[in-house]
Amino acid sequence: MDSQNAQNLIERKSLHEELADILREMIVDCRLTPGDRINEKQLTEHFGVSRTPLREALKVLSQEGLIQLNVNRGAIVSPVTLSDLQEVFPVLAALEGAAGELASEKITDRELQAIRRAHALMERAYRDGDLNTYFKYNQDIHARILDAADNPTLASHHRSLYGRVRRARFLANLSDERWKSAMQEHAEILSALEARDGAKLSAILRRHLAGKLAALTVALQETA
Amino acid sequence: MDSQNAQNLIERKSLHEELADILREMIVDCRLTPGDRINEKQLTEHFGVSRTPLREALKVLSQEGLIQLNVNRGAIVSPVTLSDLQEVFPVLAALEGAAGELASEKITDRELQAIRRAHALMERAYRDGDLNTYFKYNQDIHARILDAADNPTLASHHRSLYGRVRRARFLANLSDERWKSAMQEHAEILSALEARDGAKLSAILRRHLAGKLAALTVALQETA
DNA sequence: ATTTAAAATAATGAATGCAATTATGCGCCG
DNA sequence: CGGCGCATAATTGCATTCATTATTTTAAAT
Repeated sequence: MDSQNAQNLIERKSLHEELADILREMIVDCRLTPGDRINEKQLTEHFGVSRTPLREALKVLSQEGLIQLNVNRGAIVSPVTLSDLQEVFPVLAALEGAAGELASEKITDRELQAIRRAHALMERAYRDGDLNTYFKYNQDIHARILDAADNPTLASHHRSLYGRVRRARFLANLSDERWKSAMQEHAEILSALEARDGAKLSAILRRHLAGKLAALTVALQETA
Repeated sequence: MDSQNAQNLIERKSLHEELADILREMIVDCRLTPGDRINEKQLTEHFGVSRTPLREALKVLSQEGLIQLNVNRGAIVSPVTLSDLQEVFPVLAALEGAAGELASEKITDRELQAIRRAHALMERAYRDGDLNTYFKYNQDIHARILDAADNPTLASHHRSLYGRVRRARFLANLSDERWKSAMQEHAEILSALEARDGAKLSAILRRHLAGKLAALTVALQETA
């Protein structure tokens, strides 16, 4: 497209970026358990790199809130506590709300069509009771709205926060009730988007996330 | 209070944190000019440290959007362009809006009183035409609202974004007209806060920031 | 047997060194 | 005079080494 993007296409990543990418995925997928200590030597041996780029990557992840650094005492994978979620969700909701408003202004028919498709596939997954597929398309829709908002800063902050809460899905089950209302909300999301009604979409998205948090809160308190 | 906080009180910072703090301030105060290249050797000599912690600090600042890293080509201080501001302000507005809602729920009378005082001092600075003092208390009020929201994640993301746009104040003058409406908006902010009306406060804050961006846009287009 | 002190071990923080990439200067040719 | 190629210098990326702090182990003493 433009020259800036053309440069970006040549994906030259430094080692610490690659390490941050890999570790980020490991953390978000809970392959590194929340609360676990991070041993630098162990990781350097696992990845076959020296400590320097690894430590640089850890600084990045710490900045994203995925790990916690303690001077002279190493790092731990950030725990996913209820109070953590209650802290992050309002911020995430504000960002998604903003994304909704921006997306309403900017979204193209093509992008909208892609969301419609994802929505249909998500509905099918819901009917089939296929939670993983549901999750996949659910996330896909939110990602596409964010993408339509066309604001890299917004996207980057969202990604950082979302990484912190995504892990919660390993902690608690989705109740049938919540799943049902989430689907209802998604129908509203789609219709607001089709109407290009930014204020409405923003409100729905914020409510959607508030509902998600409420459900998580209940589920977590039950397990505990 | 608890052991975790007790540890935090002993502010043990690693070198890279201190460097990040210093550099952040230098950038936000425009003592490092936007667009300028960052020479590692130069900085290490200036601070009397080795490149390792400096480079770690640069990773942090890059993550905050204050500098831009280019593989094998070093870093530059992020430029403050109009399109940059237009990208950041909507996100900032969303965060301040969220802060307003949370603050409305949680703010104590004591905190509110402090904001009233800052507001009064800001009004006086406005009447005196003292832009610097105005700026100081203006920033103070927004910081106090954020503080009242009592959400570290929100605060940290806000700080990161605000650092990016604060520098714009060196770029364009505040028009009398804009200054006047900003004061009007601040009156509304205070009254919404006193009424603990979260939705209203949120809306005003978002409008406030939109107005700020609009004024900046005009001012920058005039200078250019 | 439990607690404490000290030594040994491990882990992190920061400095230095080396290799690879990029920027710069200069002569040369068109 | 301006563009191109090459050599050199400068700069960055990463590995290694040294220093400091934390943790564990061990042994002694109450």
